[in-house]
Amino acid sequence: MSRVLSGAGGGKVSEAVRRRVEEVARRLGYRPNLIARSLRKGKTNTVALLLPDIANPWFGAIASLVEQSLHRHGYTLMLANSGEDPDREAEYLALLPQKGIDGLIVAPLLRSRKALDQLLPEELPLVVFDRPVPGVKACVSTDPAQQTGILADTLERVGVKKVAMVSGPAHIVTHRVRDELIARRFNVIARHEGPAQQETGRQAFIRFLSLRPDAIVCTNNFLGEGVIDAIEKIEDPPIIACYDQIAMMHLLPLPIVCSVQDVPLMSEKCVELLLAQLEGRPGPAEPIELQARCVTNQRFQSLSPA
Amino acid sequence: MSRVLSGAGGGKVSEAVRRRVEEVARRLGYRPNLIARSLRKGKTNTVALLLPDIANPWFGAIASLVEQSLHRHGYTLMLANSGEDPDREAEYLALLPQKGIDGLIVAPLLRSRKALDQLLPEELPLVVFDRPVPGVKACVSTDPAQQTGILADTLERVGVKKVAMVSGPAHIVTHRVRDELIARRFNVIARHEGPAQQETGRQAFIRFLSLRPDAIVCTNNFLGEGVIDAIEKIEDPPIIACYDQIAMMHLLPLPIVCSVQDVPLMSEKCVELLLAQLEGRPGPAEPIELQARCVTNQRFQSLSPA
DNA sequence: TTGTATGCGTTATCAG
DNA sequence: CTGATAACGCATACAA
Repeated sequence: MSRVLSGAGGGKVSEAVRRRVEEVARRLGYRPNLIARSLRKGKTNTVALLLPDIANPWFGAIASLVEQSLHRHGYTLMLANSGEDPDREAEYLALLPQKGIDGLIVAPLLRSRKALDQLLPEELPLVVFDRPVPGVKACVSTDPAQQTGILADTLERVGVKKVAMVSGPAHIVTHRVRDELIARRFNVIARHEGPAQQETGRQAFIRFLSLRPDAIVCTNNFLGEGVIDAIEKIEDPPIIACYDQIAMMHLLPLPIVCSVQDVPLMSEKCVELLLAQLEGRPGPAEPIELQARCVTNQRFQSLSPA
Repeated sequence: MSRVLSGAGGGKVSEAVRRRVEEVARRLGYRPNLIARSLRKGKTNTVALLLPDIANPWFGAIASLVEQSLHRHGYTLMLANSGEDPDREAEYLALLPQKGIDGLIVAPLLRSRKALDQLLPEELPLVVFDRPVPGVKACVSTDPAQQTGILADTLERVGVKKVAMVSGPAHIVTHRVRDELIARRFNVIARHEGPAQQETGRQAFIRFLSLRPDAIVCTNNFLGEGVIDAIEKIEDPPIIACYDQIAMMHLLPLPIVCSVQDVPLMSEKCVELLLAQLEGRPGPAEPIELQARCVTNQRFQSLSPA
């Protein structure tokens, strides 16, 4: 019975019986109970992806690509969203393994390996991305120095000296590091910090109105969109610099420069690293750091070099 | 033992034993196996949300809101993504219930109630949204006539006669209906159909270059962004009309009008309808239809009325 | 090759 | 109030 339906008879089942069983199964509309199977086999063929904000299109793109890739490998994706809330994240970190997952991919809010180990079962295959955690080897992120370096170089080339910063929460590594690295290269005349969402960008721009910075630097695309959305008059607009892509930037009537990460590659590496652990293969000895590339729009390109 | 840990002793457990059990549980790092619990209780406290495209920010926003709402009600969200692929959708429709979910919220590709019933267990609490399926009562969508009506009215008011259409796949109700309703109000001089993604919008605009329509109407925001992204020169730009919000539309140097749906309300209603079924309450007798509202940018507002 | 019995970790039930 | 035991649906080891 089980032998034929689960396919795993080891070839040790006669054609006659197989047909009879299959026929009856179909007639009765039999559906294997995968949760019973999981209990028995200790495997769920499900992988969880825990994101800080699924409303952010950047994470949406990651989710889409990871799902496709896992699906090709026979795994179902279980997507969870913490909304950048440490409590919800902790809850999911503890809950997801209990619900039965074979592995976890996460862009964590948590800062330490210890915190992760406390919540997660010791042996759970784990991949961290976007936000490296010290001590976690299975990790994919973008080289922060290179990422910010090309952005700062591009800004310097057109004579930017004074910048205003719009930053996501400092307790999130990516935002904090970007903020710090920019501060080393430019004179930061103003700074606005808040949730990494459009609304924060809007508020920041209003605060910066009278300051006339050479450029406004945002630690992610969502903040950048908020800033741009708040701009009303466009005479002598500031330069907008941000991380990751801004939609329709070519047509926007202000100079924009973005340091964009390689989303498809990052997604692919995440899945690769997780599958390696799931199949018992050895992962890489060190975290993977990808390269970013700089993109500018026409308005930016027509700026006169300093 | 179980009595204390599962909390469900019915108050029939002494303080002394409770403490002793809790102490030992903590010492051993005990974690309840929720998949065993699900098997026994026949309940998972998990709800699946099956989306056609999680990379589309509109669905991302829905996902985020639905997750928050379900979380407040003690359910975990399991998000799945079909990528607008009928086969993947069918697979998930069959798979998710087997994996153990208490209910399902879906924006389906499928067109018929029969097709759904074939894949889904009969008794599974189900909510359909965005894309109504005939015969499914638990359904939340936006009134198509009203939605398109306000868009067409706004366009007519500025003298639009000839439009070019950029449409998502015709087998998806929302795209087909929007396309048809627009065609009844305007002279459609060109039409480009393809996957509801930015790339399709870009290709469409290139095809429309020489036609000089009064407006380009897109059946969703993603297509609209693609069209705008493809526009290079902005002398005498066409009007862009689309469904749902386009980011930073106020600053874009061309007239834009959007008929936007109420995403928060739609998410809330989805959860409401599902919870009603989960708790055995009677749902509404008829599908719910929400109202859309029209938004224009400054460039559109400065157009002279016809 | 096929039938049968046991256990996966819980919870519910039934004695004690 | 508490301890033991069966059953959830499946896969596997073992017996036939």
